[in-house]
Amino acid sequence: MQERYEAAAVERAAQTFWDRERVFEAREDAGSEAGKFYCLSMFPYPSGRLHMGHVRNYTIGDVLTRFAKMQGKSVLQPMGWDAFGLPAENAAIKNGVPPAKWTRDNIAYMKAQLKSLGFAFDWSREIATCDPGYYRWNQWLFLRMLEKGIAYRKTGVVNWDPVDQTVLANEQVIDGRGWRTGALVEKREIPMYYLGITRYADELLGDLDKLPDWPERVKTMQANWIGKSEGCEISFPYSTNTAALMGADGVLKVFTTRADTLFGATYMAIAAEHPIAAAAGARNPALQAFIDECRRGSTMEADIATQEKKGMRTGFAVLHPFTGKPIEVWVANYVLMAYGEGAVMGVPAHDARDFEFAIKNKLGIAMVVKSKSGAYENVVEPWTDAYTEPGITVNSGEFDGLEFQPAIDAIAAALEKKGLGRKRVQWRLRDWGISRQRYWGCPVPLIHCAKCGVVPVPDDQLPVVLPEGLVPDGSGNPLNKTPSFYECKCPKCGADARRETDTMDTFVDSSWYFLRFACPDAATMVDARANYWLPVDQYIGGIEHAILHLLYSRFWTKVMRDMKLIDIDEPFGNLLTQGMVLHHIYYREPAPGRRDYFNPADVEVLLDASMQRKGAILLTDNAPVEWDGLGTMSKSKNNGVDPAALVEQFGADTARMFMMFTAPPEQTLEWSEEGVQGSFRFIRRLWKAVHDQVNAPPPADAVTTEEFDKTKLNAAQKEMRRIAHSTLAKVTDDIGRRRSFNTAVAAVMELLNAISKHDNKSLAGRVVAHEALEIAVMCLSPMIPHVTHELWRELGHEQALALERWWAPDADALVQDSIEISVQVNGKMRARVGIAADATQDEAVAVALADANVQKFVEGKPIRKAIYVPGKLVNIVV
RNA sequence: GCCCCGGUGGCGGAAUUGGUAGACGCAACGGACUUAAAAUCCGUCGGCUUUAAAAUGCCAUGCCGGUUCGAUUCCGGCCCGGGGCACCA
Repeated sequence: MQERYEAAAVERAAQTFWDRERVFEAREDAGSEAGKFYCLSMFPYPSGRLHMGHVRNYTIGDVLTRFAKMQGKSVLQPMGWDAFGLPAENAAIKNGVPPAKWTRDNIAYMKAQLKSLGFAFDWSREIATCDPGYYRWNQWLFLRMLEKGIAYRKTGVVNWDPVDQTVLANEQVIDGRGWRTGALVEKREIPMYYLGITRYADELLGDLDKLPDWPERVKTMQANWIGKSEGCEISFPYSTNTAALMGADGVLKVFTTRADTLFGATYMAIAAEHPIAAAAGARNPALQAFIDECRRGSTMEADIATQEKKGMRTGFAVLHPFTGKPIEVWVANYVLMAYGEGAVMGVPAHDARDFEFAIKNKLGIAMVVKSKSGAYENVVEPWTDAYTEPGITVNSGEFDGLEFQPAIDAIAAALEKKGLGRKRVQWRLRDWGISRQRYWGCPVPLIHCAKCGVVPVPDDQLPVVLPEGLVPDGSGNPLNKTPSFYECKCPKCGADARRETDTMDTFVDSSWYFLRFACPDAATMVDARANYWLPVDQYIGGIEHAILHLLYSRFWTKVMRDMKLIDIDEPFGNLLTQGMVLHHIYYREPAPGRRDYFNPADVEVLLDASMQRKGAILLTDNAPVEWDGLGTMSKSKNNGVDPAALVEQFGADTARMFMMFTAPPEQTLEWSEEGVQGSFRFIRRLWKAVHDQVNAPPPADAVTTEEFDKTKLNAAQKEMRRIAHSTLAKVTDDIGRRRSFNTAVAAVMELLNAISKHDNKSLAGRVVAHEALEIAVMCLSPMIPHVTHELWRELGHEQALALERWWAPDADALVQDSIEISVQVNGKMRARVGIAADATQDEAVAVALADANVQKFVEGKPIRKAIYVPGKLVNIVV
């Protein structure tokens, strides 16, 4: 065996073997006793190069996949490309290369990078969402949704860049201007296609309880996003003059969770888009100007939240449902058309927003809830704050003196009797608008005919193929300038018609790719293999997808279930959200407002006497640089580490080892050059340990292998076996159940430390060491598969390690005759004593009391109680 | 404002069901080997007290309190850091 560890050669050989033997091609093996294991890492956007976040993500998945395979499971770990999206168009605008070419070149490069890291992907199932064979099923299912009314067309409000003639996502609007053009963004109402995710709101919320292996954090985020509110819908009849204009039997509907404050309503507030606002604006130019101003504002919710509250009278009024008193209707910029009824009752005394609005506009404030302690019972003007806690109703006519919930119940019942209201649930979740005025995406399969209207493309004409040679120039969607794409015949009447040029949100592509991986060559959208592999047993990805992607996928799955295409309710069983990869950020400010960032590899950190960071210098000129803390690796902060360079310098195994050992998978991981070195050093030590074992001179004693009897080991050899097998037990549990890879690696490090101290000059010692090394190599194989592949062979195995069955610990090796336990006196540690493993409480206590140091603390005091935790400790209470 | 997560040596982290706090690694320091360096190997490594050296003892898991024979772990109240949602009526 070669003495030197050479990563490149070892890794090439192992990867060649896995490829040639098709070790990781998935097979639907319904008879497999251990069952199936579908391990999925979120597929990447092909941006150009892999970054460390990818490496971390895919290493976690790979460890679990390789482990499951060795447990005898039928394993599927696929990989593909989330290949549609904006960066390809931006690259096209910059470089003049069609997005298709740019994307496919990136895929080729990144695939080679993934292969160099030795991930056990089944490449025969590779998918790119920009392939017509994939996205035709987006189109097919969209048409099915359209038939069922789950997909529909509606005119909605969007951010519109008037220069680029395109819709912008909220993230692309910076200070009210288009990020590329700098033009003032308009709110525009254009027709869009929506998917009715709100129909599934109840189930999407309720089924979160069926996901015990999802992080609580993610479930809470989804629940908040879905946002269930139980409240009342209340109708305020129009006053006489309003009815004259708006219709005789009209009412203004509001939604409220605080029906108990109904008698405190002193004004009504409606959104700028509300029909009453339109009617009022038509009669009042000043009001119309205000409405226009509101509508022009940002659609970003965070901006809306910090906006100053503004409003104007409409001149209309409505009547209180119980008192019949007229209440003025205002247009207010803080009311959202899309939530509830687009109108609220203003109760300044008991709502902070209404309070601010009322003070500003000098509206009345009527207290109708007092605190139980009476603190607010006798409020005297001037008002300083709203009282928003639940309390007891006052000044509310027949409903006085009721607590929060009874008050709501009584008022809702009375309203229902009058036909002016009812209890109902309101959701925060909105339907999912999927239209994008973009080129590089899946075409919406519809045709606009002057006679027939919007006509679906017939199934036998799918897919509607996106032309791949176009180069966007930044001004609008190039499909609109491509007659060969948009000119078509109406499928219904045969007349000249125009093809829809909008494409679908790329989140559609990723909402079902996990199903297609089960049957990438199916002639239908999915086939029976989907029901074999799904649900995904382990899904791994970044927390940034906690809401959108994971919610859309859950929705899409339920839609496909209702269409009887699949059997499952939920797509992902266990979810692991891996932490980000961070590195130090260094910069200089050569001029105010300008920052030059320096890569941490070129910076040396200076420490003071107590090891605290006191500064840093740039290695090239020895002059100081500023430290800006830790941040995610990014180009703009110049703090990235290139995976390709890392693999070249140290090998894939070192990169994987560092990722797995340095931090638990869910936490952020701080990059450290020294840590990488440490991982490399450990692999080299492991290599040397196996080398020394395999190349050692023959044992000193005369016993042959045949005569060796493992029941006749000396104490040190027994202890070596115990350590080896308990390490195996711990690693099995750490990977399989706890997903605690860092402690699994640490346990093997301890094992290797023990092996290096172990005396292997005798045959028995040699055999025990050999077995311990086999265990160390097997335990590390999911994390560092290349080097362990080679070492397993060197340890004398013909079968490749990836094809071996994971060992079960030898129960005999774990048995101990005597154990060490801790002795406490009054809960304080006083001694460690050895006792027989099967000692009774009395025996254990007797041994404990015999200890001199224990005696010192017990001496002369009566023993009140003795507690014995078998195998762990004795606590003597005096 | 609401919700969630976290706070342990110089650093990353460990302690799995309430039972030895600091595993394992990094950095640092001392030593061996070497002409030298790198690499490697051996040793020390939370603070304080005592000591020739040790043993022993005391303190210590953000702060304050509680439950318990025993609390990093459970409960209550605070402080700090990070994240999510946010005129959601």
